[in-house]
Amino acid sequence: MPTTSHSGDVPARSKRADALRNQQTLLAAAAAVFVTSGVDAPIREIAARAGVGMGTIYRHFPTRADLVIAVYRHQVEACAEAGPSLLASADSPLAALRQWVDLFVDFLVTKHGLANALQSDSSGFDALHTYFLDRLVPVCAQLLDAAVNAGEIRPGTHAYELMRGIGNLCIGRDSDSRYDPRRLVELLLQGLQRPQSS
Amino acid sequence: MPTTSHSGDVPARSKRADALRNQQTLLAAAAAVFVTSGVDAPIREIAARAGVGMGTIYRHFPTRADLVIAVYRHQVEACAEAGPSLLASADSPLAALRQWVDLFVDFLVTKHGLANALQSDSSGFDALHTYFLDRLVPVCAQLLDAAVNAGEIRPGTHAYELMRGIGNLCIGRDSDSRYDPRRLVELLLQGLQRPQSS
DNA sequence: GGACAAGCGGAACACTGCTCCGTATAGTTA
DNA sequence: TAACTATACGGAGCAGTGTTCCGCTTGTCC
Repeated sequence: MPTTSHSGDVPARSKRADALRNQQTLLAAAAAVFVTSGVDAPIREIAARAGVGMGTIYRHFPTRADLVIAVYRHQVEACAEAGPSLLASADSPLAALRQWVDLFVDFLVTKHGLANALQSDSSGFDALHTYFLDRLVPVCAQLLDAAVNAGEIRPGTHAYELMRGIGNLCIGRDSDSRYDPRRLVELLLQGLQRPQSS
Repeated sequence: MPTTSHSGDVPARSKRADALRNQQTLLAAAAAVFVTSGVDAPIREIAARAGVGMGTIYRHFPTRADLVIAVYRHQVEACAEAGPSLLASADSPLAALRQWVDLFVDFLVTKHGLANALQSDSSGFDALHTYFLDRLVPVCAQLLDAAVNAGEIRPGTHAYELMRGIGNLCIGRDSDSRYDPRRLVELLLQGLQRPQSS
């Protein structure tokens, strides 16, 4: 199995030195631009910021999703790893799930437009969608299962659906004081809890 | 107060006959195109379908949101009017709320991309956002209040937030069998119910 | 140093939103 | 009916963006 190396992080060997340098430059530039202009920023803007041509971007990151993934990989990884450790440290599986979801929401709402991109049907964000889900759904599923087994929440909810729902709730203008994604996510979690002695 | 007439429905008088005809033609064409290509369909496509120039579209509907509003006005109106009548006919305020939300979700999921447009921060969808909210939030608020007063749900949730949350949950590729917006909306409503004798 | 593959840059093309203005015509008046 | 004018129409054209492609540059290896 040829460990495809996923075009990010510690880069594959046997590339030319300038290519490696450019890849890092691009990641830094993209990260900076994403902060100010969101993940939908024009490719030209990122290229200009990095001082490279557009061809260079497309060579390193064939789709925008590839670039986004590379930029945020560390954080996604951290979120994924937090799952099991929260499960071990928290008071209960439900508490762990709650904290984990909080982490996930944090991540989404601080990255301008990321939640949008995660759900957008058209455009080439499929890879992003896939990556996020592949990496985080199993983690979420583990937390969910644990909470179900502990009898804290009702069974029947799939991690995939829950995560997409949470992602969706985090979409929107982040400067609208009347809309706080966290409150709704909390409502969703409340709904998940099995009706106490109904 | 000069009843701005909102560029839809029974059109304002004192326009040329051909203009009126074109307006109707455009509405029909847009409705048809929205079904197949979603509310993000290229303006050119709608113009071609209607057999008019692009200038004509922009004259009648200065922004895309105006066009969308005009096309769906009847249905939004129907949804708004359903609120009070459900409240009168349903078994309980909560039941009424539930049915109304169902109606709302129906509307959103059958209009390809509408839910997306409703939340999109950029682009000129502001008018759409405003129109929907102005028209439907009061209705939702009435249902919500009634349910709170009946002691069926906990107080503290704002209609605006709830509606945006529901709208958000309805975003997404409508052909993903693993994601059913209705299930999540139901979860949200569950979360709304006051904890039974906790 | 020289050869050549790897990499680079950005012009060019495609697609879209939106504007602007010359042309056509509905409705009016004589 | 014929002329006239306000109204409306059409679509060329501009601007912004994604994406490709190819001639030129440069790192690497001998």
